[in-house]
Amino acid sequence: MSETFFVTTALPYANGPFHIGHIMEYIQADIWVRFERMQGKQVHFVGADDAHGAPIMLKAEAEHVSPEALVARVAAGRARYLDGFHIGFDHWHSTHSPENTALSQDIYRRLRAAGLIYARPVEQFFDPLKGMFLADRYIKGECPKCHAKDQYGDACEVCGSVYAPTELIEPYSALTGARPVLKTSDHFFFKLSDPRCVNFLQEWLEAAGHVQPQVANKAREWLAGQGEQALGDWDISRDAPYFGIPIPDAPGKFFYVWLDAPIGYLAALKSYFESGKARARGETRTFEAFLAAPDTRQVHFIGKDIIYFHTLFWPAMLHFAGAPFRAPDNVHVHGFITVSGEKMSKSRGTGISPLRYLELGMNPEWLRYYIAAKLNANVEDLDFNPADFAARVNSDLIGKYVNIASRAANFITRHFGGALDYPRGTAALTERAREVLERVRTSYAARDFGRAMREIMAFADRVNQEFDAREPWVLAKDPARREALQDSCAQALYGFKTLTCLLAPVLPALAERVARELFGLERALSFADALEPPRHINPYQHLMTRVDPKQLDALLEPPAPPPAPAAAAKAPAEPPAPAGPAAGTPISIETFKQIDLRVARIAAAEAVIGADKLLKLTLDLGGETRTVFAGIKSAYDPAVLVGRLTVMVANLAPRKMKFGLSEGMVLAASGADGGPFLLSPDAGALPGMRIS
RNA sequence: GGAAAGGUAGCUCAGCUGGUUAGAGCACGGCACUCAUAAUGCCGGGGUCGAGGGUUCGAGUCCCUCCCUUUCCA
Repeated sequence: MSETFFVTTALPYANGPFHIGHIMEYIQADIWVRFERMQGKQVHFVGADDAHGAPIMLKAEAEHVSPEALVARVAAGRARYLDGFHIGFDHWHSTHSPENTALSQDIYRRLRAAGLIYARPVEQFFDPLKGMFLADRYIKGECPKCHAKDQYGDACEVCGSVYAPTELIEPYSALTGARPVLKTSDHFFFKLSDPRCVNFLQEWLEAAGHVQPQVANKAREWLAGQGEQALGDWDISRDAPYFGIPIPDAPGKFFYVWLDAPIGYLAALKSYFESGKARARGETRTFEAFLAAPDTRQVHFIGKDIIYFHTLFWPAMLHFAGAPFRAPDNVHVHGFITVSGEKMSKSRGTGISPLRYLELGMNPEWLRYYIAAKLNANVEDLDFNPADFAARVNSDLIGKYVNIASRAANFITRHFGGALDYPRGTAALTERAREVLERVRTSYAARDFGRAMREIMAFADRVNQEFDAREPWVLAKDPARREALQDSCAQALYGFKTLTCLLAPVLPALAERVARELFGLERALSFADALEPPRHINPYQHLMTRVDPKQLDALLEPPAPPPAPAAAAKAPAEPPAPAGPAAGTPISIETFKQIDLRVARIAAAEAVIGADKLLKLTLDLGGETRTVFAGIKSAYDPAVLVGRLTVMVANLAPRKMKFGLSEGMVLAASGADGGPFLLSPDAGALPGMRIS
């Protein structure tokens, strides 16, 4: 009867920070999780970094760090985003973990015992210099169709034709430039084409509620494929060197990252249980018992790009691995987010940076609301349109919703000391609130958040209309009509309380403030509160400001080119004449060592109001944060600095300035020919590293 | 090439199994009000519902063809 949910979002690849697409998915899932909790459901919401695979291994190598260190660095940055957008994962884990190793190997052994794993030799390109097999994307060459140069091994970006890497003319390794040689190696396969799998998946897709109808259609199409399109078995192994999980009884073989990535959902859940956090939430069962329980609902939120993995391999793997594993109860697919109609692209620099959004001081709940307003239950893309964003947020949240409290509360505080009364009774009001609540709940449950927001705003319109019709500002001037004044304001505030409950999954921080500051409730709101007329309010405090067009402009400015590599590449080849005076008095190495120079990442930068030359920098020293005022405003736009690495004097005595305490200094060159020019370490340096 | 989703007012989107003059919000114009540092209410202009055929008493809604956009084809 009482369902318990286990909810995940797709695991982000741990080779870089979150982009707006991740954040959209997390906001979607988080809203749904909060909604279920508000109606009393127990929900365990976990996420993890997808840490394995060749791209991470190679990136780490290029940066001269271990893959573990690379992944740890990326993971360390996650919390800022998640906290910043009020995304309330109960636990965040990693696929590079003992739990995931154990679970992946266990599931593999079970599938092997079920007769669904086999090995067969695969001939593949091999980089003789690097000593590793090359995935298609690491092989380049001339397109066999249109003869465009430097095309990837799977498809031509010029003519769009698809081919095998072996068809490329003059192939070369994208890693070393070497000519790859064909080499054979045994690979392990998951037998997806087995009739047991196909039959099971057809049933699973058929059952109501597992996936959206469009997704089921797509998956069925794959399942039913014939000839060229026939369902193939899945190559789940990779040869060393590979950053991944070793395959049992197969030295030198590792699981393909896509095998252990979804198992990471379970690993995160297991770690959550074993850390005691689940128990702290009132979940007393073991991980295995919980997973196998019939009242557990396993729900995955994913993007449409990974339907294949989540509607075919993943349910089949789980089902045939057997108890406690079970195919997911629901895989919910969303579309992509575009920005002003443009597809997001990291390489072209389009899209908006979530971190920048936060650093500009933009309200995370604006974005949560905007995304909620534009999401429905279908697999449709969603467009972030700046003008629409500002209009939507300003008129809905501020003009309609917040304004109700603002216009009604002052009368109550001024004339009635905060006391609310309902001389006309509350039955009709409560009945009306109940109707809206039911409609909104239905929409939330169906994940049609856009519909929910429209229903909520229609209710806000009604509250404003009624308030207007009773003209409390006129009533306030007539002492004989105090009762009518109190009634009209109380009604509006009751409506505001209902609205706050309905919006709480989307605007958790604001709802919490309203509950505590305005209504004096020292607990989280539930939907029952939506039907409970308030009896007293505290003086109204400012709740939300309008979107600042300047912030929006700054958010949409094209990001600065990556500073460190560009600077390195442009370094003049010939030694330039010294730009400054001759070197000064010699000092000893001991004297130099007294200066603690560190690599610092500029986490935030802003102009200092009232100072012509200064920028206020927030520097990340790999765990420690410093505030430094730097005289570089003439040469740098603060927005451009955010994220780049530089060098700071970490042990400079703090100095109190007019604008605050400066805890160090950043290093920059300047001379007769210009400046200042901020220093940058080469790629690979990490915040906090000592410079000597 | 095959397939999916979409193409409804300037913008963002609703329109369930076909049924009266096609809706909302924003933007725009007018009026009212002034409690709301964070406004609202009322009225209004604006759409050949991608194009063309067809089914039907009746189609944005069903069928066919075509055009455009996006995506998927491991």
